[in-house]
Amino acid sequence: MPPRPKLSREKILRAALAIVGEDGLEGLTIRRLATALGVTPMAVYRHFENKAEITLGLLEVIIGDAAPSDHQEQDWRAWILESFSRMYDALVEHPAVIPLLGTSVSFGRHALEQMDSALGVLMGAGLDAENAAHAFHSMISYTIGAVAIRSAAQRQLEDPERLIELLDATLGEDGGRAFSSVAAAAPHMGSFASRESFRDGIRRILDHLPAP
Amino acid sequence: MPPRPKLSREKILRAALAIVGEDGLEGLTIRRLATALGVTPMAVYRHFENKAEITLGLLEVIIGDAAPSDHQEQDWRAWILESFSRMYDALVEHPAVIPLLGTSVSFGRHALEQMDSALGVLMGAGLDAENAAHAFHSMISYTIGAVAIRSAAQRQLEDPERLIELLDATLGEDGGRAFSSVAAAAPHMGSFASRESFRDGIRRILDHLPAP
DNA sequence: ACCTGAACACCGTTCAAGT
DNA sequence: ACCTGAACACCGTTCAAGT
Repeated sequence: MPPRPKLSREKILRAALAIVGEDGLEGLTIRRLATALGVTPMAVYRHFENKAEITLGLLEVIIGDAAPSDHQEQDWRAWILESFSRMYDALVEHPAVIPLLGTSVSFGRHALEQMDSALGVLMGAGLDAENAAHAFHSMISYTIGAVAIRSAAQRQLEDPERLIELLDATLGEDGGRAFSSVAAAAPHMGSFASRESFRDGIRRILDHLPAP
Repeated sequence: MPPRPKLSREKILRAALAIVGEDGLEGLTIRRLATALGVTPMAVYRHFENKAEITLGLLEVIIGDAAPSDHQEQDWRAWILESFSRMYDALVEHPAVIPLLGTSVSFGRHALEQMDSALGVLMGAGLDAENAAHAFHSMISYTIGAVAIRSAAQRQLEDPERLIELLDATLGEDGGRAFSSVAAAAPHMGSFASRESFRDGIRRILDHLPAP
């Protein structure tokens, strides 16, 4: 009797997340997933209609694990900062799923919880519904963009010299000279991909909210 | 003699863009691309190493067409606003490529030109290299995030009632009540996906830059 | 009810060959 | 130099069947 614990959505998504962590989204294959689960490819279709439903499920699992609303800071600014920081951390830890954020995702339970809690905190702080919606939109846009930029540019920005090398490679020998402003700014670009810099950005948005 | 004008990177990318515009990134297939070009699949490999190189090329073509640096506003704030607005418009017009922004993209010529020009304008306005880099990072993050959110939520946000319906569908009959803050904010969320709202966001970032 | 096996209509890509 | 044709090792998904 081979140990064949029953399949479930949860178990499938966890296995999928592991595969994606190793080889990225394009490494995720129904057949490979089934093998990892010790099961036939078709067993997976008992729990998901198709592959797209699985990849969307990944986002939900990641947000759920991040628990961006599950904490208790008294100060509402601190609460918001913590909430978006958790979102940021979760996405940075699973860079492979970032492209999914640009997809026509429908809101899942966990994403909605985060949204509802954050809006509730903002409105509790005295913002009206419109300003709360606006603030949330600014911060979630910034979070997603920061994480996308970080993932897109990670290798280049880690080391300013690599960026210059890349310019030369892309543009020919005098790339560094032709793009003089980029060259001048390059030494400073790495730090903006950091977590602390992200948190500063959220703080800045909070500081410039319309007075409650 | 069938009209077989010679293949080129440019011609291949244009055809790929058309396919992606119709059926999205997953509709893009070397075989389909070749058929559209009246050519055998293998002919494409004379110009691109593999499919990934083609999809990355799409971003470059789109940014190139948007020409985000090709304008002459005297006021530097107006110049920056126009530049990021063009970026925004281009991405909104080609939502299918937005997921690529979260990919480990290397900088192409056109993306670098945009970056160099914007940094040059910011530094010309009196910002030092560090503050210019910071400002650019904020604005490009916001642009990408805004566009991703817009693309992810488009259908839901267009119509507040649809969002409530969706809540009910996702969460059971009393979804709208359980997520009361989302329900309260829903009527205001649609407008934040608009171009004007995006431009307001850029203006707000510009207004809060460290004084030059 | 849950899983399997075989099959279908596709993929990206390699290789040897044509002109 | 540039393109073709056939083949390889895969895909996601359907269908009919097993237990």
